[in-house]
Amino acid sequence: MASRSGRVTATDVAREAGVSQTTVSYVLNDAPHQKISESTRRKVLDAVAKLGYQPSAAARALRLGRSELVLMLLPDVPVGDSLATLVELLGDELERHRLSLITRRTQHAPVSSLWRELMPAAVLTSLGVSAEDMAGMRAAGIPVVSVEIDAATHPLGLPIHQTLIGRMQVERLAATGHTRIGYAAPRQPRLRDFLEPRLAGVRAACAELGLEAPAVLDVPLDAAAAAAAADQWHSAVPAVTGVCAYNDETAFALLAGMRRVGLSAPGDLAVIGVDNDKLAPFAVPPLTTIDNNLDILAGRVARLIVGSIADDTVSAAPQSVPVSLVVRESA
Amino acid sequence: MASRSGRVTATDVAREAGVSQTTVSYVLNDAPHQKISESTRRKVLDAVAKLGYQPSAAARALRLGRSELVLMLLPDVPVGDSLATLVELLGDELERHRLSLITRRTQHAPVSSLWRELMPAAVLTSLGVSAEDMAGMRAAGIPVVSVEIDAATHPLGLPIHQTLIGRMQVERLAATGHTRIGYAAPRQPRLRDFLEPRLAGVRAACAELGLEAPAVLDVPLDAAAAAAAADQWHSAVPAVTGVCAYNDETAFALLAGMRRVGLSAPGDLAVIGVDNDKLAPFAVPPLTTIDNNLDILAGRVARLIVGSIADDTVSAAPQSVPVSLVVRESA
DNA sequence: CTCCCTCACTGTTACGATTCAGTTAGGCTC
DNA sequence: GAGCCTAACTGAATCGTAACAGTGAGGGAG
Repeated sequence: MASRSGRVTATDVAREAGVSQTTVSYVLNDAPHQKISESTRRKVLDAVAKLGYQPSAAARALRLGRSELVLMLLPDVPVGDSLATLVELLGDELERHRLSLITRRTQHAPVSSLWRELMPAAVLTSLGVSAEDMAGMRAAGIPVVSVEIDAATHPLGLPIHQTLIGRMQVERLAATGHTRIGYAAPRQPRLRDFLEPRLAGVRAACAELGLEAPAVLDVPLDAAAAAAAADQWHSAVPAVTGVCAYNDETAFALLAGMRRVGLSAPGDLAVIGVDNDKLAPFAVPPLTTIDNNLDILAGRVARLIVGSIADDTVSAAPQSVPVSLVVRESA
Repeated sequence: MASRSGRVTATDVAREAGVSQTTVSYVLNDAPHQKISESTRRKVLDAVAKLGYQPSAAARALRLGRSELVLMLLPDVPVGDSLATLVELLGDELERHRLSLITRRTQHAPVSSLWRELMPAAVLTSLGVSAEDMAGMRAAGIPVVSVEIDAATHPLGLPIHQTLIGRMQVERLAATGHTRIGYAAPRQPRLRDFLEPRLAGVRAACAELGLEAPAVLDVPLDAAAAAAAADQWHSAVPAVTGVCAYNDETAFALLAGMRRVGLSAPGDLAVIGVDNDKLAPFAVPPLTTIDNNLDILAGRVARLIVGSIADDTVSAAPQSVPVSLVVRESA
C-alpha cells in the first residue's frame, strides 16, 4: 500500500480512497471554498483511518513556510519551580492546539538563526530580544508574544506586574504592623531584570505608606550567608522586622539562616516570599507568599499565541495577570 | 537578492557566489567524497555571511526524512524539581549538537501520531511506550533511548538504579542504628512505576540486613495527613524510627507533619529523601537525601542520543548512573 | 438548442534542501 | 595525438503537502 518508502503519504490515502491527492488535502484541512460531497469525505477519512495516515510536519512546514513549533526564549537563568511550572503548563496548553513548545536560552545562540531556521508559528519571549530580531520576525510574519516585565516596550505583551508583586509584599507586612522593611535579593546578576521591578514596587509601596526605604541585602542560597543577613537586619537600629524575599527559594534560605542565629518568623522577622512554591506550605513556619497564578498566565499566553497565529492580527490589549496573596504563618 | 519571497535560500547564495546550488549544499555540509576548491569554498561562505543565509529546517527534514528534534516522552506526572532539572540540562546539552528538545506527556496524545508527524532524530522515553510503537520507531530508523526503570526490557537504556536508591536509603538508616524502617509513599497513582522499584530496593535491603519489612504508609503533600502517618509510625510497637521518603517533596511534607505532632528528626524519626532538591539544605532539619546526579545523567543521555543518531548503531552497553548519598541532619 | 453557471473534483507546480548521475576542462600516459 | 583519468563542478530528481488553475458533468435560463 505505502509507496516504496515506509511512510504512508497523502497520495497513498488518495489511491486507497480512489480520489486525487488534492482532494485528500482538502478534506483533511476542511478547506474553505471547496465543496466536497459527504460520500467522498467519508471515503477519504476511512482510508486515513485504515492506513493510519499521519501528515508530515516537515512537508507541511516547508509548504506553508511556517512550522507548528512555538519558540520560547528564556533568560539565561536557572529555572526555578515557577518557571518550570509555566513551561509545563504552557506546553500542555499549546499541545491542545497541535503546537509544540521548544525552549531555548537566549544566551547560547544568536536568536536570529533560531527563528530563521525553525520558522516557528510564534515566538514567546520574556526579555532581551534585540530590536533587529523583533523587526525581522515581524517582517517574516511571526507573531511575537512577550511575557512582560515592562509592558510599555513590547506591543503584544502580557504583563506580569512585577512591581505589583513587590507592592503587595510590603502591604502585607505593613498590615501586620511592620514599619521597617528589608529586601532579600538573590545573588545571581542574571536575575536583575526580574529583581529590579519587584524592588521598585517595594520601594514605591514603602514611600506611599510613609515607611523608611527598604534595607536591601544579598541573601544567597546558603544558610550561613543568609544567617549573616538576618542578623544584620535584626540588629539594625531601628530593627528591620519584616523582609520581602525575592522569591520563595530566597525565603527558604533566609528562614534557614534565621534559625542559625536563633531568630524565628514571624516574631523576630516576618518573611514573605514570591511564587507559592510547591514546598512553601512545608517551610518552618509555613511561608506566606505571593502567588503569580501561572496557571492563569499560561492559559492566557496560550490563547494569545493561538489567536495571533489564526487571526494574524494583534489581539485585544492584554490584561495584566492577577496576583494573589497567600497567607500562611511566616508573615 | 532574495527571490520573490522574503527568505534567503541556498539558490540565492549560489547566485551571489556564482556557483550552482548543488555546490553551496556541498560546501555547507562538508560533503564527503566531493572535491571543492578553496576559492569556491571561500566564495560560498562569503555569500552565506553576506546574505545572512540560514538553512530551512523544514526543507532539510523533508529531504532527509528526519528532523532535528528530540522527542522526550514524559510520564503523566507533575514535574518536580529533579525532572525539570533533567529536562533543562538535557535541552542545553542537545542544543550544543543543534538538536531541539520537545517534551510531551505520554497520556495526552497517542505516541505514534507524535513520532510519525515529527520524524524526530531520536526519542527519549522513560516509561510506558507500547511495544508496537517501539517496533514502529525501530522500523522507521528512529533511535529510542530509554532512561530506565528496568534496564532489562529496553535495549538502548540508561538505567537509573531505582532499586539502588531504595537500597541506599535503608543502608543509611541502618548505619545510624535504625532497625524498624518505614516507607513514605506519595499518593499519586501515576508515580507507581517509579515507586515500585524504589520500594523493592528498600524491601530487599531490609531483608538482607535482617530487618523487618518496611512499614509503608501514604504520605500525601499535605501536612495534616502527613502528621497522621508520622504518628502511626511513632506509636507502632515496635516503633518505626527511620523513614525512607519517596522523594524530597514527600520528605518535606513528612517533616511538616511530624512537627505538628511534636516529633522531630532525626531523634524521634529519621527521614531520608531522594532527589537532592534545591531546597533540601533548608529543610528543618536539613534533609539527608540521595542525589541521583541528573547532571551526569543528562550528559550521558545526550551523548547516547547524539551517538545513536550519528552511528546508527547501538552504542556500548550503557553504564548505570552513579547515585550518591548526601548526608545532612535529618538521618 | 445554446449558453452559462455551479458543483465536485483533478493536474500540476512550488516550497528549499540533499544527492545521484552526469559533464567539462585539463593533465598524464604510451 | 588518441585514450583515459581525475578534479571540480552542475542538472535534475526527490521528499510530502498545499493550493492555484483548470475541467467535465449536469442543470437552469432564454
